[in-house]
Amino acid sequence: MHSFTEENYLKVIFHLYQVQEMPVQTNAIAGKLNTRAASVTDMLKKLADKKLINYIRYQGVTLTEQGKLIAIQIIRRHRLWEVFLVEKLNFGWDEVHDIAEELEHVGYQPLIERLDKFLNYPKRDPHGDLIPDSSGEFEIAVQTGLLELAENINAVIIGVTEHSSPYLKHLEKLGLTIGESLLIEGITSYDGTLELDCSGKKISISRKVAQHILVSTKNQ
Amino acid sequence: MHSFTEENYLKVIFHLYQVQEMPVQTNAIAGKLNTRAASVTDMLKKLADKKLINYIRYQGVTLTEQGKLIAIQIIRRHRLWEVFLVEKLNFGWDEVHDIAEELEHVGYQPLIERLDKFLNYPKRDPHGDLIPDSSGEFEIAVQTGLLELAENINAVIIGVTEHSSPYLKHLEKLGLTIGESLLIEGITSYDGTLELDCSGKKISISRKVAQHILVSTKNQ
DNA sequence: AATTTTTTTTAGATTTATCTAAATTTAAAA
DNA sequence: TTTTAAATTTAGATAAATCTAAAAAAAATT
Repeated sequence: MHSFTEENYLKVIFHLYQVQEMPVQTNAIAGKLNTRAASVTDMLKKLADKKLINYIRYQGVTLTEQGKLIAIQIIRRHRLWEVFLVEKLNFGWDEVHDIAEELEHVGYQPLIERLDKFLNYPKRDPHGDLIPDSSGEFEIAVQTGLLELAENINAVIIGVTEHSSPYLKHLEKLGLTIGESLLIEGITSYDGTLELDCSGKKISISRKVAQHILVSTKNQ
Repeated sequence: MHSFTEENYLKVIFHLYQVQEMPVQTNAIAGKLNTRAASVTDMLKKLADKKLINYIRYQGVTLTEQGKLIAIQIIRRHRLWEVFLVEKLNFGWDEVHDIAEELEHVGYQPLIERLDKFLNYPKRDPHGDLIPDSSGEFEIAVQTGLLELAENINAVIIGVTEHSSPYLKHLEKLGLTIGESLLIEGITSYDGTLELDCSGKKISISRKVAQHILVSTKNQ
């Protein structure tokens, strides 16, 4: 089908586009893939030949419909495997990213469909990310960044946008895991530190930590 | 660690050595890997440099202790994933080989140990092959080829040595699956066809089919 | 608008795993 | 034991993905 490497490029382009909503730049891709801009250019030409991306020299890239579909399938696989690793094999949410990064490239459609069924069609992965369905559709997420949440409004943590192990371990130590209820009691004017009430416990977190927490003010 | 390709070479060398108990020949490896003898020679040099095989030009190869350990780990992964696919995801025993062939290369030790635990430390895979433990030890198998079984001796099917989907589907249609009891009632002198009694049902099978069935006369 | 900086691309090499075709070695047959 | 056949290896090429260094284009700054 498509090589391991091609799949990774598509996935990264998808993620970067999600964040920026602008054509994705060569350097950004190189950064994410720990490779050099020159290597990225080579691969972009190849992906463009295969009509998986829209590529104009010096103008950055976007995914074609076909490219987007492939990227979403890989994201689906990644997230389903993460659910498996946490729920069935009892890994911590900070341990599963790298393993899923490998498992996501095992490409055999029925495997993923059966895994999905086995896991009882989960809606989100252990970090709160939405799992697209088999046709590539995402549910619409009603979510807010914690930094955008107004003071004294009840909310529930539904996800994180940073998956590194140190970050996730830190959150866990603070008791800030998915499903927890919280409320911003105040924001320190000097450095913006957030004073939270998390299920009765008082916690202070820096803006850097808060930046990657997603909350919902509905469905509590 | 080791490349996908290197792992496949080691695995194939292990399997071929099991059958022949003699240094494995270049052509045999090429045949199993659908590649050319020249390519195999190239890779053998590389594996020899890494001290994973004992290689003397024109004399075939054997695995070193280190090479054997790696091969067995891959076989362990393969067989555990097969158990997962059949028992948890409800695939048929004829469907799992190729999927496991990919999953076996996801190399992260704790993943396999936890999978093993999740599956409740299975002893054999869905084809009856023994699963080595985490230190690479195989249980001693008390098994006989069906063609070596004497007439009128009760036996139980414990494995097959051929994993192709058409073969396994054929066995399934005949009702010859793992755990089934059988007895050779007679052997046709003309072409060696075996007349079996399998749990009361009378079945005739060719020597070609019988050749890949393993039975045990103990533990019934 | 001209200059500097940043970003991206090209040109040319390198590495890994493969191949074909020819040469070599070993094994089998006459 | 010579000859023939089979198996294996070498030599030289190719394709995928990467790299460095230099050139080119775009963006930012003066």
